[in-house]
Amino acid sequence: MNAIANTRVPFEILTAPQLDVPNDGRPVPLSFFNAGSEIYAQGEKVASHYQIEFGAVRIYRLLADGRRQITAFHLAGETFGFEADLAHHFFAEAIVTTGLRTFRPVAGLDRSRELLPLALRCMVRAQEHLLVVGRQTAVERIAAFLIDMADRQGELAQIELPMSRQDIGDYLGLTIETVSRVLSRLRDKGVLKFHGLRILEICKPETLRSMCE
Amino acid sequence: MNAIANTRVPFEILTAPQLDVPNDGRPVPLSFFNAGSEIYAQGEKVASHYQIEFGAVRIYRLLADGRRQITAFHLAGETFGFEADLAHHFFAEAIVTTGLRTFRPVAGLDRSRELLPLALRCMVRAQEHLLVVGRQTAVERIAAFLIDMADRQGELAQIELPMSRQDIGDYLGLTIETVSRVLSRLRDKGVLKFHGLRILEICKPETLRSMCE
DNA sequence: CGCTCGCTTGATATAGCTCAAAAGCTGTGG
DNA sequence: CCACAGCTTTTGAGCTATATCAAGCGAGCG
Repeated sequence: MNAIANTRVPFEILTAPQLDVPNDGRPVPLSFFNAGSEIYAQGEKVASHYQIEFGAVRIYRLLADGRRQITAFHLAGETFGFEADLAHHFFAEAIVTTGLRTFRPVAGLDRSRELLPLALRCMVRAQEHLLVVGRQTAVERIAAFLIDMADRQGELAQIELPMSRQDIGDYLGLTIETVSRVLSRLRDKGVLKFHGLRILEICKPETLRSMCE
Repeated sequence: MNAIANTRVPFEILTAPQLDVPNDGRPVPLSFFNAGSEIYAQGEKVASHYQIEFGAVRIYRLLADGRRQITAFHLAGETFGFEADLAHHFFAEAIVTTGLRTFRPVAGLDRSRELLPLALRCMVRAQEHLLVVGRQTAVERIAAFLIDMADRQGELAQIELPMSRQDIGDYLGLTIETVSRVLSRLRDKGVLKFHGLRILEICKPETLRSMCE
């Protein structure tokens, strides 16, 4: 159903500046991932976590017949991948070319204090998303998604969607056709304007906000 | 749409044995909640967390028009309520008469280390539940739910559902009628047997398991 | 220039919802 | 112990939002 790219990008460079959370005191290398390449797979036993320097990442799960649910998108600045207790429970892929800092677990260094707030925020996000997917209509889901993206990109009227319609559908529990139809309808109503397929302008933010329920 | 009981049970007793996670070294009181009574509300600023001694709890969110999404059920032995950073993001209610240990935050006592694994498990559960609600059919959702309940009650063939059909529907993103119809269909197929409305026996666990997809 | 791939649009099908009514439980009072 | 009231659950009939299937479109690329 969904083509899953399996190219793991091999190269790593060691030049970039160090971040707040030191990896054992040594500089944290920046790794690059091509669009569609896998960052980690479900079942993998590496308990690293990752901070996005630039780009975007999708976290997802699959059913045996290929149905996919994207549980989260992560954008620049966000941290992900800490759901591994023994092994990862999800897949993570770069959506576009993405640069990541990898924080490997260090013996004797307990990161609970830093990770707990991140885990909580992630849990709350997932549970809030359940309300969207479980109880909202297609229009409400799309509206909620667009507002969320706008908020995360700093409340700009112009937002950039790094992900495809398929990704949006798999995130919201809709088909690609429904996503497309709803977006077209919002465009026709003058709520949105398209500047290219993946850049769109929210012309009537209030209308959009009122559609979330 | 769903009547929300607002009776907060006032009484508290101080006799019960102490648990693993001491509340500042003092014994943790056991509080009782009647069926339907509120444990905490969305927006509340008390950052306690709770361990269930007996009974069952639902965590949920509401839309303005009354649509409800239950994001989690918690059973005896489980801990919940730690999603409050500044304020709770959800409502918590007792489903049946429930006894809780309340752990209040204690200045200078950092519980990150204990809470992180709980938060992670809870996050993974929520994200896995997203796949069920976002991408599975009614039958698959019910099957997944029943298997989950059976697993959590110790793999017994006989399981007890403390929650109503409405609760199950609001957890799985289905209407009460669909829940009822699917359960009836599973009964007619000989997969389930009812011993009273809320006690049921899984006669063909393998068939049920194969329905999760 | 023509292919490919992602997107849009249209027509039709259907799973699950809504509305309605009947059938079981549970508790209360006589 | 029975009868009745107020629930929750089940069942039925018809409807609708969204999925599915199918065709066209347009931008990017060799």
